[in-house]
Amino acid sequence: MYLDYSLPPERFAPALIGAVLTVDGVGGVIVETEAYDADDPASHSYPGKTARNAAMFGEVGCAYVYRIYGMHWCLNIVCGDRPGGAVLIRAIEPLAGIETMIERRGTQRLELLCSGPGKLCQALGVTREHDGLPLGAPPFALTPSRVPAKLLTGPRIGITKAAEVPWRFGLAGTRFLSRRF
DNA sequence: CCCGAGATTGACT
DNA sequence: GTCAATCTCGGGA
Repeated sequence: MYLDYSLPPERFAPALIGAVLTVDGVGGVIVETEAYDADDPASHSYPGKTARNAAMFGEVGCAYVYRIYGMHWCLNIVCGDRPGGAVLIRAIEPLAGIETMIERRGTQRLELLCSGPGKLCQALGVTREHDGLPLGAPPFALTPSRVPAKLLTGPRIGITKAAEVPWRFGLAGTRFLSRRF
């Protein structure tokens, strides 16, 4: 099994569940993702290319990192067979560098370290500096899962446009989701 | 447990 | 000026 970055976001997002993502050796298993694509009113790429979303129109397999609500970062992986697609990483099960995550997050509770797009960026140390960098090279590492994951699907969270589209994906049975499905 | 409000900044109308 | 792919804390049931 390998990760095919040319898959459209709604197919790449579920394929990412179970993969192991680290930044400078800090990270864990991806347990929740959301898909956004070029024809999607909820996507940052929908209005066209701008300075902020330029990475979404660049190479697949690279990061798109943006600031949200003035204080948090969100990490996406650019993918698809045409420009403008990406998958938002929403939650991770901590595995490596847990002591570092505890320091950065200010809590010892494992289920609060990476259970949300803003939280996991804080825990893994993801910022604007990572925007546009390939996931396959340091400081990133992304390893596909060996076995197919048991998946949950549901509507995406926190958006106002196309809110009913079921493009949120999660790992069944984990306690590390941002919210229950 | 559930809900509401405040924090804080930059991109876009 | 408005508003956003969020998080945290405090209060009430």
